[in-house]
Amino acid sequence: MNSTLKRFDSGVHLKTAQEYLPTCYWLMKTEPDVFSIDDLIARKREHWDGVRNYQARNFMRDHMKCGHKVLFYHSNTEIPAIVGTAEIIEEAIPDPSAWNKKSPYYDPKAKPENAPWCMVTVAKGYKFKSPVSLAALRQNKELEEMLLLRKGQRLSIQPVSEKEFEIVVKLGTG
DNA sequence: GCCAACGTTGGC
DNA sequence: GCCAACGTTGGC
Repeated sequence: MNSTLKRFDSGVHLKTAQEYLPTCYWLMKTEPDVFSIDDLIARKREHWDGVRNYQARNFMRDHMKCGHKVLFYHSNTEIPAIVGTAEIIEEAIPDPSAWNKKSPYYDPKAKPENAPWCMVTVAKGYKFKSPVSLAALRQNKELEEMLLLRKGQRLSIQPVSEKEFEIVVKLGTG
């Protein structure tokens, strides 16, 4: 268990990321300047490469299965928001960008015969009619416990509960 | 194993 | 651009 997550357990019981498991629902962060929901829709499918955080990697490697649903989040942008959904269509395989010296995600310790990082394949991009902004998420009483909304939470891949997933979809499509 | 220094994430 | 809150690295 990642001890840093325990720090969020102040007062009210808040679930740690691990305690959400097993889940069929996820939230995946991406910077829209790098890869957006429109890019996913245009390309149909995409390898989710470049993840370089162990906990996020472990979620992909050990828990993401075909058919799992994804909330697609735009970070580091003018209005951070969940902008749509997607689906996992291929489970984790080695991430070759790790040993590609020209890749921004190059990891000098990685070799093809010892691949430390992995990637899943995401497809079925669907764009919400109205993006659900971070501010809107924070205002929703039913989403109080979402990992995304916790102070200091930076995980780029997070488990989401079924209820949270459905509430967000309703907000985005409603 | 401790912890200071450093690099990164990501909201604002 | 600022900076809080992380995660990682590496000396000791």
